[in-house]
Amino acid sequence: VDELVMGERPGGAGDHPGPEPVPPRRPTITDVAREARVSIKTVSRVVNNQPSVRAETADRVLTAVRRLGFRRNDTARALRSGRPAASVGLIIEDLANPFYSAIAAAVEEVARRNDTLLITASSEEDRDRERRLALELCERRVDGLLVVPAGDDHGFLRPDMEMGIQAVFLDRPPSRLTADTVVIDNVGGARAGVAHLVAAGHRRIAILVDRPAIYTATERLAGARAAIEAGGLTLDSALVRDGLHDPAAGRAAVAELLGRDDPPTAFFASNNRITVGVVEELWWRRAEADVVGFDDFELSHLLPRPVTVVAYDVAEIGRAGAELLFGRIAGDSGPTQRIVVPTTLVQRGIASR
Amino acid sequence: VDELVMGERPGGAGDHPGPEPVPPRRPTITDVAREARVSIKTVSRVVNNQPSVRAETADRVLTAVRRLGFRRNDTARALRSGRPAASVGLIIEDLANPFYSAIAAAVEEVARRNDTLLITASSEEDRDRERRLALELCERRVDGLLVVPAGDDHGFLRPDMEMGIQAVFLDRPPSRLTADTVVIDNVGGARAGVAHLVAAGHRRIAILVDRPAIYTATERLAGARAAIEAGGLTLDSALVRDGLHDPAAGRAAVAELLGRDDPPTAFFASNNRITVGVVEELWWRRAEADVVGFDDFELSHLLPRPVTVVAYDVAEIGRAGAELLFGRIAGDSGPTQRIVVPTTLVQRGIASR
DNA sequence: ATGAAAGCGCTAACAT
DNA sequence: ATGTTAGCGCTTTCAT
Repeated sequence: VDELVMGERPGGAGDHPGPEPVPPRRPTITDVAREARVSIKTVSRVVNNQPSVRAETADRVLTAVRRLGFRRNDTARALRSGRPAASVGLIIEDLANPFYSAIAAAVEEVARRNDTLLITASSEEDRDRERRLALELCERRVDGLLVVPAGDDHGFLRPDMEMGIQAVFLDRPPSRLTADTVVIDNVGGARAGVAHLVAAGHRRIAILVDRPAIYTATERLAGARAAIEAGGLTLDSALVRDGLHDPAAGRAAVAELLGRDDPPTAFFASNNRITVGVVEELWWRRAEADVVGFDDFELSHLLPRPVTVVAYDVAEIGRAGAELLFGRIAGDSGPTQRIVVPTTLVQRGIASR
Repeated sequence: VDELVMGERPGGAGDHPGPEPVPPRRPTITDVAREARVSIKTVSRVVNNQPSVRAETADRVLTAVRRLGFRRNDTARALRSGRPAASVGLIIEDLANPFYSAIAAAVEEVARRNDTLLITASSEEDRDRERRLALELCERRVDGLLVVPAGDDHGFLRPDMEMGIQAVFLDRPPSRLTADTVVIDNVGGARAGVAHLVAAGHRRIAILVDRPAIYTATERLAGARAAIEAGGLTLDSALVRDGLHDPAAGRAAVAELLGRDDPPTAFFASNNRITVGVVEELWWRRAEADVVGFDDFELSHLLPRPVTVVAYDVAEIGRAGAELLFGRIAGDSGPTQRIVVPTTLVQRGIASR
């Protein structure tokens, strides 16, 4: 008699409208096994496409699977098999920023080729969030972590890395921790950009950079300085502006610099936000000046004036980092790597057509 | 004597350099319990901040946790407790596309507020990939799914939805399935945009749209047609171009239309890629024409000519969708919802300063 | 305040 | 080709 109820579909329809909409329990392989009158192991075999099952039996199982709406529970599978379902975590500052989303897309592409799911999390430049997210991802037993550092101490990751969680850092090196890193050639790119201005005969070149706490800002400033000194000039600190974090700050800096007695004849903007501000202000004033900006960006070719940009393959940062990571996950235990993505100078702006 | 080895740190340093770099086994609560000389339950209590543990005992446990580098295994936790670690999946076409990354960022923001991790996956507009990804995410027992549909049959999700997995569709409605959806006001936005051109006195308005298979393209074409007819005009099918999927296609269409005997005096571009192509071609030819484009985009205010765009809050799509999803996850069983994000007309382009 | 035992859903190791 | 048993690491239930 007990047999009669055993085919009961968990949370199935056809019940009386109970007072509580019972959260439908997902069927397990045990349910399927009972329904198909086989052992759970056989169900496991069928569900995992293992060969040694007679077609007829497999059919019965598959039918039961469909009838019950069975879906293998990856959590249990991961627990038992020891290898957690493949996944890697990516911690960036802000997914809405095209720079980061390009990296994320590249990482995701590599992850997919490795049959791995990507968990994306934004740190919002908050070191505590970064830390919490990283640790949470470790608890979820991701196979690896890709992180664009926001904080200035990544030592907290050391225990997990010793336990086998791989981590690769993107765009900026980690602090107080040794790990694989992929960076852009910030110094070389800035140097080439400013050298371009020097070669064009400029003597008074304004250098506009972001907050000094930002790794790339400092590197790019160093590159700019190197180019100026290589050109036999000296860096006039009155022409250096830092702490510029958005287009408005870039605009203000340009306005202020052009108001000086001896204004600069060229501008080096150390990132695309500043570049946009510079272009806006110069256009507004119909002012003459050569502009070089670090970072290329969407529609830069439609800017209303010529601009030279220090371009590089953003996706390559994510791609190279992900390849590195999957290499490590696969067991590569070679020495720590540091990959430098090269830059090139490109002419942009609509007058350059 | 056996006691002496029990504190052994799994894979710990200080061993002889073994031939095989033994993959360091992560310590479990059992290891911690042994180390701290308590039961595993006590460790569990401490690790989960449950009150009823004497401070002194808790200290011992915490010390062991640190010494061993213990990190709670979320997989096992999820399995036993029945509630999988909170996570939702987002399936979009391409993370590198600013439209989708804006949605992703908004979703992630809401997810974070709900202490939920976001798994992002790109379908690449491939319906098979979309299906595989969705099912894989179901196996991972995500709490819910947000999907920007690529395929034209989402019936495959029905069993999982009956089993309690929530799904919300973004930007386009699902096919062969009833579920919450968030869309833009495509018809209304296109109508308003074209009405703007009609009101400006244009009689010959070119309508440039994407592939007809794309939901938004069809909707926007319908809106454009409605505006033209509302203006007492008739839609000249010779001025309608479809199948335009990138800027180059937009440029070609403009070139061709301007070469006609009776060229259009205004263009309605049904998405931002087409708008960019239109602007490029018009600039190139220094041609006069009014332009209205659906979708606003980064730096549109710097375009070298005036352009009116049909703007909307992209992030709102993700935000509203995610809120809907978390509402469902929390148990909201109200009727299926359809949220329509409104559009507005905005003047862009640098001449409009 | 602490612990012992059971078991989540699945797969591994070994039968048969 | 199919089944049985054990157990992954944790939380739950119920004792103590």
